[in-house]
Amino acid sequence: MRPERPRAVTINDVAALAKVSIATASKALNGRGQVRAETRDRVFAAARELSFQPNPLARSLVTGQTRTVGLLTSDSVGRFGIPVMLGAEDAFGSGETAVLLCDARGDAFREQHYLRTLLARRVDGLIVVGESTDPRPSISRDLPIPVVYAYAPSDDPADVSFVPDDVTGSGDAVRHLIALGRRRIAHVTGPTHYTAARERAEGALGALEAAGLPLSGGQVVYGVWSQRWGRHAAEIVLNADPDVDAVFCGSDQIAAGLIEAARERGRRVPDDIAVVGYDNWEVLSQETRPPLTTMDMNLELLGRTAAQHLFAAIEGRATSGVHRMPCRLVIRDSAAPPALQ
Amino acid sequence: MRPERPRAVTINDVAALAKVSIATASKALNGRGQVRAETRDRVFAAARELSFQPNPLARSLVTGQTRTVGLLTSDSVGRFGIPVMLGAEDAFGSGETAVLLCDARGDAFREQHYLRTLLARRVDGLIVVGESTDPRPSISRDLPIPVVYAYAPSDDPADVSFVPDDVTGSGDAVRHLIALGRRRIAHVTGPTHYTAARERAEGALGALEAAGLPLSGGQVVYGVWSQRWGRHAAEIVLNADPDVDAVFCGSDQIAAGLIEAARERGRRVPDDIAVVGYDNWEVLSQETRPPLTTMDMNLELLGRTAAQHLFAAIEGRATSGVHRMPCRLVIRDSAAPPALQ
DNA sequence: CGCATTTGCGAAAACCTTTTCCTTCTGGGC
DNA sequence: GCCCAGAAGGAAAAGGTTTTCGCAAATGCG
Repeated sequence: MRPERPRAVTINDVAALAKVSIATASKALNGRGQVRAETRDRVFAAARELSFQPNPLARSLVTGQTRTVGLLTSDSVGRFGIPVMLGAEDAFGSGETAVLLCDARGDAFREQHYLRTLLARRVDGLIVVGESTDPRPSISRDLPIPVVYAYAPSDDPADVSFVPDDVTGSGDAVRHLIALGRRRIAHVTGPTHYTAARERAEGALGALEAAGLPLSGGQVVYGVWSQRWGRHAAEIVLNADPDVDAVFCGSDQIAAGLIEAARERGRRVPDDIAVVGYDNWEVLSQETRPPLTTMDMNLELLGRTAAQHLFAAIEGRATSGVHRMPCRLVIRDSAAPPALQ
Repeated sequence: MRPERPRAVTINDVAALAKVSIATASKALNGRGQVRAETRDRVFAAARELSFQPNPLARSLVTGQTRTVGLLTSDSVGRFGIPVMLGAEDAFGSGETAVLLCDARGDAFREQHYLRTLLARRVDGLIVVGESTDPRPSISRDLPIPVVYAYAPSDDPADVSFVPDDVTGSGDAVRHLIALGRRRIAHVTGPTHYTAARERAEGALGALEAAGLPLSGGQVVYGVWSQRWGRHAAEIVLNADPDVDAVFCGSDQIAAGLIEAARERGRRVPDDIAVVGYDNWEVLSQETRPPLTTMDMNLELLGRTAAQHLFAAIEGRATSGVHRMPCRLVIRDSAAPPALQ
């Protein structure tokens, strides 16, 4: 048999050692009520001597606050949810709030199940992190606790969501290419049914239009989010406009494939064609030849920010609406100003 | 202000509605004690009508079990810890046990902090998942709760750890190459100071020796875990033995780089050189040209198994020692029997 | 000095459930 | 008819903390 867990030290022991009542001990330790400085010190000394740790279950039972939040991820095998999740965990972990991890794996039924158990466990709040930036169904309706959405926004505008600002990010990427002197810029990206693909195209086209430049090839080259597609798209882009001098890609995978194929067709990157990716997925962006200039969505920061807003909401200062968080261009050799090349 | 949370329905309400005492209600709901079938049904009906959910805090306070385990990851930004973590979460989530996520980010001090808060929260057990297969310091000493280690084993043999069986896995990889008729097999891998690199080399050399074959190039080519190194290693391997007909790589990243460089030097994969990787990191292994035959460590299963053993330990059936979990060869075109090519 | 106010502290309730007795009741055996 | 066993259910304690309320002492004010 497992050895009996030693009886934990309770506030009773502390009170006895400090020769006060448990009420006074509690007040002293929590800085509440009226308690003389000398008494308070005695209580603290006793608590330290016994290395007292208040039982959070008992505390929660009476206060109704568990200092626990649920982290509900819809599909965390994907690589975008993870950093968001970790950022959120970091924000909570530095406080005294613990994180209950639930991975629904994209299954709405499982999500409901987790939601119920989280509510049964009386979590103080909920953070829902999605796998893509497509809006997802709200779960906040009739919930007695606050919820924030990260990466994938809620479809209910009354909720509060944090998503990367892909439109501005893509605009910045294209403006960077323009600033480098490129004038024939193409855009290769993923499937149209992804919000991310549409918004990135929107940002790219907006920046081109503002600069009075046409899109090389005349239209956005939609496809899938894979390296293989990037290789194939290289042909399309080069055939459509042999003089193309830059490609903005909707993902690093696409960019990696495109760079590879362009090399094989004898185009030098970045001399002949500058390439900018999206995601800053370092395992790819640092391994392409040359290393990839790419847009980083600051996902950890996004997760942390979402967590902080959840805190605020738990304390009664709720916000709402979709907040777009800035992205950051990471400049490497595939599209760099001359000084850096 | 946030609306007051509606007073939750308690077992008192259920008991009142069923016209029994709370003791009887509790016994009926938990199937304990002597309760007439008719009474039990009445209690259940009342509970369902009020949609009663027992307060887990109150329950834990009296039973001493929180139905909660801590998941302590040392560095989950890495890609190996994640699947293990998800596998564990899955195993717990399907029961009634919740998972408290703590990411220590490789910081021993932070790990100690999390350990303290988890103990303060009275978790029933702990699962420690590491980032590499190198042994890590045990934290089980003097802990009142069971601990299992996943991916990174504990350095204390009295603990229980679950790690991939890299020696056998690598042996299988090389035996697969031998079965394909390859006779000049090289091995390129990561840094010697990684247990993973050493064990994989050990398994590969053992399989070669058993088959009476020499190692192409005469020695294991140690380096780093990157695609760039894989490209560089291709030169080394081809220079050392221009007739090399297979390379077993210690990671998919190395394999991806090696395939790329071999292509550029005019070697056909798999006709001239068969390549086997390790990890089955699908974003790479499916995108190489040709797709990569590689060893999958079944990390989710590993995490699930570790979680199940933690359950057993919580119930008093503890085990110990390092358990090596089997790996599984995923055959794709880079090293396939003729029928599949 | 007398009264009102503040300060310091303790008793007890409250949070919600499980579990340990204890009582009552039912039926069977003699 | 009596006794006993077992079944059914209830009262109350236990688990550890916070918080309310009340009491007594100390202090301030006139």
